[in-house]
Amino acid sequence: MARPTVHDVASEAGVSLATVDRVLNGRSGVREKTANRVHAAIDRLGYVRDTSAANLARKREYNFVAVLPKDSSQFTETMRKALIEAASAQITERMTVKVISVMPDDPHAIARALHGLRRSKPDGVAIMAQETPQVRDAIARLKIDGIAVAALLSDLPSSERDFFVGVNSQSAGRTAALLMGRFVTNTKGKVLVVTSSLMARDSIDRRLGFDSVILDEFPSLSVLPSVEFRNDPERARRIIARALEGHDDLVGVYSMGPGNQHLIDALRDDGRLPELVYIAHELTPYTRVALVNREIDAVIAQNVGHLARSALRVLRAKSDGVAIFEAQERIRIDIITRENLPE
Amino acid sequence: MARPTVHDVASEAGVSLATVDRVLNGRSGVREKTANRVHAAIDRLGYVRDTSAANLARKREYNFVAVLPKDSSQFTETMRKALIEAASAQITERMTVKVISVMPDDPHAIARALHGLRRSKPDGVAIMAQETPQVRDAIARLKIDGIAVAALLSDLPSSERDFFVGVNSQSAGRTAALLMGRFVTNTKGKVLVVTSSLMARDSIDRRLGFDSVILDEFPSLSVLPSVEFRNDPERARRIIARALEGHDDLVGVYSMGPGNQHLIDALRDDGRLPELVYIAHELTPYTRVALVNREIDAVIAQNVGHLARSALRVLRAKSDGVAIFEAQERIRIDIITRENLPE
DNA sequence: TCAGTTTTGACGTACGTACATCATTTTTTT
DNA sequence: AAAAAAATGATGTACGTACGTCAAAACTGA
Repeated sequence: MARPTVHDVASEAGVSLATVDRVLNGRSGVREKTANRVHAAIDRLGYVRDTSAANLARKREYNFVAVLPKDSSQFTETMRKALIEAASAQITERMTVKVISVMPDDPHAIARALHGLRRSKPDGVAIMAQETPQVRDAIARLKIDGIAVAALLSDLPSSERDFFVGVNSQSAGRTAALLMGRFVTNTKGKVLVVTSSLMARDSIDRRLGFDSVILDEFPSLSVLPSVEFRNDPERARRIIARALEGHDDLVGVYSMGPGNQHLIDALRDDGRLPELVYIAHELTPYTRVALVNREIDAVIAQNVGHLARSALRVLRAKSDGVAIFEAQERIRIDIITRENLPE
Repeated sequence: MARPTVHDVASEAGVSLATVDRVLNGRSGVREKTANRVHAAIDRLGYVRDTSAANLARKREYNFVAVLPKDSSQFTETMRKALIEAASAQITERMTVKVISVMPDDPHAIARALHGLRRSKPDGVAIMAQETPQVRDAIARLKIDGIAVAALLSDLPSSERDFFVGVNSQSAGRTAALLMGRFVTNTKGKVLVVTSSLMARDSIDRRLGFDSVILDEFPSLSVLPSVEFRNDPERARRIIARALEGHDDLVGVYSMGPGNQHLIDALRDDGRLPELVYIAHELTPYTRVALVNREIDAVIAQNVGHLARSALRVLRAKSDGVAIFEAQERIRIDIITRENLPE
């Protein structure tokens, strides 16, 4: 048989269309007994609401906002493009996405931005930011207004976000460590860990995961303390120079954050780059080229297109109050080498 | 402004609704000059047809069929489940999927099955099969009937399939080789390549890619001729035993096809399994466990859920005659280790 | 049992599009 | 210029659902 409609449910339950409608949309004025009959009929027939028709009748429009950090990193730019592309592929589904940028290191600015969003009453917000008390409070207020909230890339675990779209940073660090341990050929040596900011929660978690695997499984490697170069090319150069000088048994570099360009530029001068195992995060135009040039050995990445589409799907599901198809939203930790580089 | 509708297009073009309708749906009886005015209005307004409303009005139903090999491999089973799950997640979009199984080694049986499908006039068919002249012809007939055809997992390049959903097998083999080369610690040694069937096109391509990378980049490794065990546990055992005996410098095993269980069972007896680098294809319940147990070092995989959803999206796009959002349908070659194993 | 309240039914309109029918206008042909 | 043909307009119904209004029916309490 064709898909059952509300009409079928009504006659199956022996009630009128209006009553089925009341039950389906949670309107008042239906006796519990009657509601149960309707639910039983729904179960028997396997009725599923036709969301396209429902959205049409409702004139439903999904207005989402994505809040991204205003930095100049290639990764953020890639993310922005992916969101816009995902949204434009969805205009058929009456969905619009506005991407706004906020200063990443100013929790108050982020909170203000989130607060300001409430005026325009979007249906959902995807937030890519570090967790701070200010952000947490701002999210709580969004939730009070009934706005769906998804944490993008970095989880905001102690906030009231509805869903986290991204990967577990510790696992990502563990994966990096496994590759580092297996890629280095000399059994003994030191590994340099670099990040642009030591404070970022993701950096801390990645480092935790990385250390744990190296310690347990590659005891012949020793990991140097993390150093941060704060997006400063000069500082990057000094750090690298010092590390290369002080440790002639350096075998690998694990770059946990953005800014690989500066690091690799600094390394290139030394001439030891070809022998070093260099593992980075996120696939950007630069890391892509560096993979091909064999300067980077592996990139731990997340599929940005998938992240963007997932975030929008999650926000939609949440603002409709329907269940999320979890399997589809589980983001994988991608290992990218020069041989499986996506086109 | 809100999204423009056909009404807006009509008044913008200064014609009636009926004329816009004739233009949009390619009905006859519209002067070219008038049609141009309508198209101009569409462009000016940025009108996009609301497919949900259109499908509703049309009572459009998508009936798709997936043709899978009737083998007992865990991978095929995983694929089947993924297709059914993807379809059930799509019933909202009035899409149904029927999965049928055919004997994989009988080209005539596959052709007959495809031929038989034409009676029920599905909107699209996803085919997971080896390319043979019979299959090619059967696909040509499907296309004559206006049925969308997607090749699933193995491409059917010289057929008239609309789209290939899967990864390039040579690249997959190259990726396996890169990992093999970098994972083995002794610099010299032999690598055993095993498959269940030497005839499968994918096996041949994987082998090509594998050899090419080993030859160019890991010359200290030598790859033994491929051996096939034809899904026969006894044969698998003999092959493994012979390889282990004849080559005490065996450092790795590359398993190109299904049936890792038999191979690993055979290897386990020998006791050298822990030192061997074992690389397999496809994430199944068995390879997953073997990864955790450190019997398999890496799995080259494709995201089966993604494959299934992609196949359905592609068939839908093709049967609607709309463009495919290529970036979304590009399947990645996943490298799975025990650290980035998806839950 | 009656009034009051709650529950249910009947019905109409709308969403954006598809599609069919018939009337009217415009163009082409003779 | 008239007749024929082609193009266009006007209008109505449908898809499955949402939502509103009003009347009828079923309950409730005293």
